[in-house]
Order: sequence, then structure tokens, then C-alpha cells
Amino acid sequence: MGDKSAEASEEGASLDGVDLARVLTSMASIKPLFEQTDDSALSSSSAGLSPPDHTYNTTPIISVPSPSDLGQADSSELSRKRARMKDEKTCGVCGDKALGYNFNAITCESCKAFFRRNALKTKTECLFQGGCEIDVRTRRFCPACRIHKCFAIGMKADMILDDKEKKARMERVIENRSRKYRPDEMSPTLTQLASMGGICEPSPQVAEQVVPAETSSQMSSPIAQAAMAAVVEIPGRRFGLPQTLHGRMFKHPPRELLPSDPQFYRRLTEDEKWILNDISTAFQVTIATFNNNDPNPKPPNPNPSLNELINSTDETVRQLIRFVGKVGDFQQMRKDDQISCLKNSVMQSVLLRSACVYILEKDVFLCSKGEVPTSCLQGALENPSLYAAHVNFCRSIKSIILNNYTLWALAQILALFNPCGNAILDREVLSSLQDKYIILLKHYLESEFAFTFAQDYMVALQDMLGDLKTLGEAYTTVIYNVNPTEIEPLLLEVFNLK
DNA sequence: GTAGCCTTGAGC
DNA sequence: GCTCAAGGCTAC
Repeated sequence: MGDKSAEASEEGASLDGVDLARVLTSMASIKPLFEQTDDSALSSSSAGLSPPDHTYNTTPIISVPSPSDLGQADSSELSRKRARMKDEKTCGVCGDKALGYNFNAITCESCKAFFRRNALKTKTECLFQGGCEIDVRTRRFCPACRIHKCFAIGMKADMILDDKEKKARMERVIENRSRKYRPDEMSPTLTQLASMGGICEPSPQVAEQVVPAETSSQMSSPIAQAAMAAVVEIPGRRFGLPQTLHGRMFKHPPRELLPSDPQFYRRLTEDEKWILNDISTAFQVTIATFNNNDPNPKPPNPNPSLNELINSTDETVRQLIRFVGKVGDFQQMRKDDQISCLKNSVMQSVLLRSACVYILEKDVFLCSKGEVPTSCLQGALENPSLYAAHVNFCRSIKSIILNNYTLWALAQILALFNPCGNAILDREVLSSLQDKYIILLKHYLESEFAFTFAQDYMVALQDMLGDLKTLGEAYTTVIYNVNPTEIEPLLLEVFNLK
């Protein structure tokens, strides 16, 4: 779980401002007009432009150490050597320091990114006579001459991946992530976890570790009604701990009982596939993104205080903010409602994510500092019932969702889009979004588990989302008792503890 | 839109 | 296990 050292990262620093509106705006890549930089201001005038120079020096200054020059240095030594390598190469476009070849020519990062953005665009005209001098200082002034120089030193636009190639590349990444951590392996190391984005997929033994579902007889309510109950008030469950949380394990249908006839499965539309792929990737990427840059992180505290426990959710809250930044429907909402939705669902989201990183076999949470036994909750909460409810919730929902990130993402989104939440201005929009994702969940389950079993999954997930809501309310009452002066600023904001 | 850092797959 | 060279992400 996160600590203050985690804030050393660039992203962490950006979140420390605790201005949620600004964070969300930044996520949507919306740049306010008043944020013009000095450089961009310069770029709008001709000041600083040098006289045209039509003779480009297309021979970069290169001095590239061979791999053997680098030797078997440790990582810090390697970093220093790489830094020296960088110093010794010069961008063929602007003369800035270069690290290596980009699109067939030695360039700096800046010209690499510039070429990637502009090489495939229809050509722009130089506002002067062409052949503007391009150096570190002037490279922003004339895109036309800069791109011309890129081509002149041999940069190749056909090395930029097209949409099809990018999609294939992304699919390879996803495939590798899933291959790196199979269910029959032990829990991944933290390094693996951080690099691959995968989290604690349970072993086959655990997947088989099922007891008869208590609710099979209850799974007869209409899907829509059940689904709505997942996110709407459930009478009798508003206060107290979840009634259905007894560590119940979901019984998955045996593979041989799944119909072989494709007619029993829903065919998802292309739009549905895209949305599911997007949110699944967003969840998978953010669940394993840690801000902790400390190469020697302290081991997790096995007996944290309540304040420490709450502060340890800082990292998870940042993951949540990154996730919503990747959800198109969330970004389309008005900013006020984005903030309200985030605040209304933050406790449920933290709990949901704790369940995602819960390892059934070991009864631990996997976080940036390593494995944290669930017993750490016990001391901090001083509330055995709440502790038991939390762990049972983790066990139950994990037994249903296992390592299916599409389902984790859908559960996360349904917790997020709640039209009944506090301070929502446009409840109809949220209700429509909720409908959209309820239907998407239903369709997804029908496509994966056939019409035959989809309803069982739907009802089980509805139960879990209801429990999540109740558990979140119970936790909320607990955290209102903490001393706000000891809580991280971001958490004060999102948990409304100010 | 720019620039810099980061992550990743491929190739050696 | 390393380097290289792609794209992604995000502060500015």
C-alpha cells in the first residue's frame, strides 16, 4: 500500500495538488487556454527565427559505445553510462542530445515525437522562404521546415505504425501480460506485477475450491431487476454489515456443461467489444501502476494504525483516478458530476480494488510493498465484524470474478455510475450510463457463459455489488472518526474529511 | 502541440 | 540480460 515516498513520481506530484477538478481536467487532456507556455508564446511570433539555411548537415555526430563497452555494470552505473551515451550523440534535426535511432535517423526524443505526430499529416507550408534553421531553440518555430529536415536526414514515415499495426502491437502486449502469469503459477513478484499489470490470478485449485452456491434458488429474479438492485438502494441493507457476506464461494459451471452450440451465446457488437476491451485494459493497467519509486521500499507495516491504514489507500485512489481518466463515458460527463461520482464511489472502489489484489490461497493483499496479511485490518479497525465482512467480501467476489479484468472493470464502472449519489447534477445522464453498462455486463456474461449461465453470474455479481455498497457505508462511518490532520491531502479531499 | 519519461517487444 | 526503437502518457 502507498506511502508518502510514492509521491516522488511526476504523476504523484500532479495528484498532490488535491485539486480534483484540475486532476480530472488534466486526465482528459483538456488544456485551458491560459496555460500557454513561454515557448508557445514565442512560437506565435517570428522573433528568434534565423535566416533561411538550405544546407542541412545530415550527418549526426555519433559516438555509440558497443554493448561490450557497457560491460556488466549495475543498474545505476548503467544509467550513468547511458546518460553519457546520450551526451555523446546529437540529434540530426535540431542538434539536441540524442539517445539513438528514431525512424531511421539519430534524433532526440523531441524530434522523434514531433516526427511521429507530423510525418503522416498533409504537408504544411513554411511561412517564410523555407529552409528555416532548426536548432534546439528554434525547432518549435517552423513545423514545415522541421519536418522537411526530418525527411532530409533520412527519417522514414513508413516506420510509423499504422492503426492496424498499433492494434496488433497492443494485442501482443495484452497477450504477453496474460501469458506471463498463468493461474498455475505462484503469485507474481511485485516487479512482475508492476511491469505486467497482472494481479493475483488464483490457482486452478482455488478456482475449483467451490462450495455449493447458497443462492441458486434465489437466482430467478428478472435480470434487469437484479441488475438495478446492484446499484440502487437495497431495502434492509442500508445500515449494518452485509447480510450475505459469509465468505460464500461461487460455483462456476463445469466447462463441459457450457453449450457448444454458438446459438446459445450472444454475439457482441463491434462497439461492445471495443468498449469492453478499453475498460478491461484500463483496469488492468491501473491496478498495477504504482507510484512508489523507492528502489528499497520499506516492508509493509503488519500492525498499522487506522490513520496509516487510511493513508495506505492513497495509491489505490490514484489508481482509480487514472482509471476514470481512461473511461470515455466518464470523461464526457460534466466536470462537477465527475467529481461527485468519484467521491461517492471512492470507498467502494478502494474496497473493490482490495478484493482484486486479494490472494485467496494466502489471505493477503498484494500491494506495492509486497504481500500484506488481511489481519493488518483487524488491529487498525478494532472492529472484528467489519474485518470479517471485508475479508469475506474479498473471498466471495474473487471466487466469482477470478482474474477476469473485464468483469472487474464493469464492477468498477457500475460502482462509479450511480445516479442516486450525493450532489449529482445530471442524474438522467448517470442513469443512462448505468443502464448502458448494466446491459453491457449482461451481454458480456451471455457471450462468455451462454444464456444458460449468464443469469447466475448476473445475480451473483448483483449480490456482490450490493454487499460492496453496504461495506462501503460501514467503512465510511469508521473513517469519519479519524484525526484529519494526519490524513493525506488527496484522501481528505476524496473522502470528504476536510 | 511539445517534450521528456516510461513501458514494451524484438533482436542479438 | 542487454540495447534499440517503437508507442503511450502526461506536465507544460
